[in-house]
Amino acid sequence: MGAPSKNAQNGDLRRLILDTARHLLVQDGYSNLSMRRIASEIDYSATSIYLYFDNKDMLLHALIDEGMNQLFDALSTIAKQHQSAPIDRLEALCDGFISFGLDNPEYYEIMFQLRPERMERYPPEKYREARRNLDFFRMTLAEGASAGVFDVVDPRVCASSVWASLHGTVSLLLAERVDVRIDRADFIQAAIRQTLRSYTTSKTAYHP
Amino acid sequence: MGAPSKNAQNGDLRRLILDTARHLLVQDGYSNLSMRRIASEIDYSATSIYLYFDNKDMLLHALIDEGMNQLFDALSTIAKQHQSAPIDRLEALCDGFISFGLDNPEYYEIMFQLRPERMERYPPEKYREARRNLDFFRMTLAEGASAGVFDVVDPRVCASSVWASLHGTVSLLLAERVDVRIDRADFIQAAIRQTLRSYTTSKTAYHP
Amino acid sequence: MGAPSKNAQNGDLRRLILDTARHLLVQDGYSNLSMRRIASEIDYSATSIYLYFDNKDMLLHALIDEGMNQLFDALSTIAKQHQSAPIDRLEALCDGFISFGLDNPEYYEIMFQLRPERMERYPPEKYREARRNLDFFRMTLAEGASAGVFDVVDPRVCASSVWASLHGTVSLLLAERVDVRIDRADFIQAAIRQTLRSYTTSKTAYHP
Amino acid sequence: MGAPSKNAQNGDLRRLILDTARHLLVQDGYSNLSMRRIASEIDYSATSIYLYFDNKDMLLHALIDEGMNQLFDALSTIAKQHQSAPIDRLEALCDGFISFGLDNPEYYEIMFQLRPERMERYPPEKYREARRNLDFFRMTLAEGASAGVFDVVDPRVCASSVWASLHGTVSLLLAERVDVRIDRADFIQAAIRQTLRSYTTSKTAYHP
DNA sequence: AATGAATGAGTCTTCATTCAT
DNA sequence: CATGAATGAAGACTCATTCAT
Repeated sequence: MGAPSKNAQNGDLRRLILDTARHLLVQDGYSNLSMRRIASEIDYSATSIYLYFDNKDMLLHALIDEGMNQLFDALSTIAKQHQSAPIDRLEALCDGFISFGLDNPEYYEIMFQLRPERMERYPPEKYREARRNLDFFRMTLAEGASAGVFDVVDPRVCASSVWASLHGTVSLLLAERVDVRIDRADFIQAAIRQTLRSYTTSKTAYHP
Repeated sequence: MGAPSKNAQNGDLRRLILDTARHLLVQDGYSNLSMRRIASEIDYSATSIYLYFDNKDMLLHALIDEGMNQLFDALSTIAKQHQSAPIDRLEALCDGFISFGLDNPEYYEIMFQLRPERMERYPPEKYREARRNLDFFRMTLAEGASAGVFDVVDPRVCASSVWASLHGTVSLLLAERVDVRIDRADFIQAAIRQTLRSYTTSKTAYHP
Repeated sequence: MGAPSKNAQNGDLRRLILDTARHLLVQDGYSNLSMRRIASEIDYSATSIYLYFDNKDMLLHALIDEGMNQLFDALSTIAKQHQSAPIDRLEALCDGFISFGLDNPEYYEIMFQLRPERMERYPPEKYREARRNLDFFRMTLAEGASAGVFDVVDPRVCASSVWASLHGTVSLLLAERVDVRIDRADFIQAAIRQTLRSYTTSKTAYHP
Repeated sequence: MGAPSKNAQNGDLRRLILDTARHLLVQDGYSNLSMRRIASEIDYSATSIYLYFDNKDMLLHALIDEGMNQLFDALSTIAKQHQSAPIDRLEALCDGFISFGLDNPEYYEIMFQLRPERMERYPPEKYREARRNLDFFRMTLAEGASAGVFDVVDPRVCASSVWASLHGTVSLLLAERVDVRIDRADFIQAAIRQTLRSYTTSKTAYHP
């Protein structure tokens, strides 16, 4: 946590590389992330990075994995904290997803905005595994449907729809494409409310 | 001599460059789009491109402008065809936006998925002008609110929310991030329905 | 005289090109002087320049010729104005040379600071012809020697020595290599005085 | 493999680059000196140069620094060898400066004939530091003035004047601009004599 | 008299990667 | 475990020049 430090203990070089890569990613953007830059930032030779990662793609994949795990942990914690009411849980999950994206733009970029077709060496099963984050939404929707509080036919499809909304919201915010006259918090709230209202069985069921 | 593209009518080189750039953009991604590659694809020297565009950014801006205009035309036509009922018009606009994105992934990518911070030379007023596409949604929502068929407090914020949903939907589809077990048409329909249900005043108002 | 104007009459394009080239030369330096830049400055096509000059070198040579002639005119006028006293004339010539250099840095650069070996296509006889500017100094020194006011053995050699001094003075000033704590006028005066004192037969002969 | 230069001792590549750059500089001129050319001359890839120099400017600065130091050493040795008589010492310094210029045209060119405005990245303090070579002249003139053998009001200004003369002399010789009918040694001797005669208190004080 | 179209060679520089040590 | 040396390929861009019209 925090800026990468050169005081890392022996053997922590792998860790140091990952942290620095993430750091540089958010600082200079994906297309400016280079092996040599990472190396010079940590005062190691570029060659050293290859001791821990086969190539640049592998390094990125490791970052993606980390990001996926962090998101999983975040959503997992939220799910535990809102076990009772599916509606509340769904709202909290939406909020958690958006917060994660805005708080970790560097992860978000490589996790969701890199086109897999252009990440040739990233194994497809990784993406599938990564999809488990979606399950939090799917399961919550399914549970709410059973309980009669959600009007949901196919939870899998709905979960993807919710995800699309959230992803669109985060993307526009990160890309600074949202009308500057709109308050950021208002926009986020509106996005979440829009999502929830779509699925609650009665308008009165959701009064944020 | 050689490539068929070189037989294009004289003076059409500018057009050919734009089309090829668009083509390569969707094929190999933004960071792999280079002047050299465009040139070699059309069997012209890289220098020739500079006869028609001051630099790479100008070429991209021309593409963005074209895309924005095409989207504007598409939405404009739709708005005219659905002047009477705001609900129908909103649905058609949503559908039109998604269709545009899926049909023109190359335009969509540069229009909405390039981070402005990394397109330094794109004049900000362009982004502002581009925003007029959002006005179709805002005006429709405002009109529906006046007519009592939409439950909308701030049309500007809602329009952006709608846009976020649509953008997320298109993005996930283009990036092939949607669960393969979900039917594409179903997913799109679900996304639109989700959006419309959020704003219609009564559940009965929207029965697709 | 003054900045080149696009209002040049028909047929004056050659003149316009030369003026613009000179203008750009002093503004951006020799290594930034390009045919295309000249052309765009005068709103003509680059090709048009080739109607008047075989190539870039020929254009430069024309400029050098012009510069040489202007310097000749300047020194000629000075010589006429100081026909009587060789000492005064020599001083005025020195002053005139330095002034020319400082007032026309663009000419000076191509006239005296371009290495002929690197101006392959410049005919050597041009340089020889250009040397007639030196004759003003040689003749003045010879005349003063005859009159007993100059202690000069070989006027040709001395003229070159004088020229070296003046050239060094102008060069250092143009290159901004002179200690900033030294007043410009003082430096020039010192340079001229040093030159004159070397050749006057008695110290008392020169009291500026 | 191939060129003999490639057989240079390991680690000597930096040295080889500097020497080659110097060589090409005097051979083809500053504006024709490119990283590529240097590289191809020594049969290394252009990339390799960047292992030893951050960029082209840094390479040139290294050359300038070397030249300045070599000149300093030369003048320093001369000053030590002529500690007693300021007149002799001044003459020897003049001779030393000219010799350095003629013997090291490549250093001379970058040290004194590059316009600083076009060497943007050369730190100004370097120029200031470089000026210490001028101090040999200034101190000698000051010392001679104290001893009554030099007629010098402001040693700083006079030193610059002397420098201008010497610089002009070297420049004209290197540029092969001196009348071919003049013997090279005669020209140099005349230039030095002219300089010395200007400052010696009595004509009789200097009989070379 | 003037130009539009086109280009090959060249500019500096960055990159991911390999290999021997 | 770590590195220094090295490179081929590529990046955007500029240049002087030619040729057909």
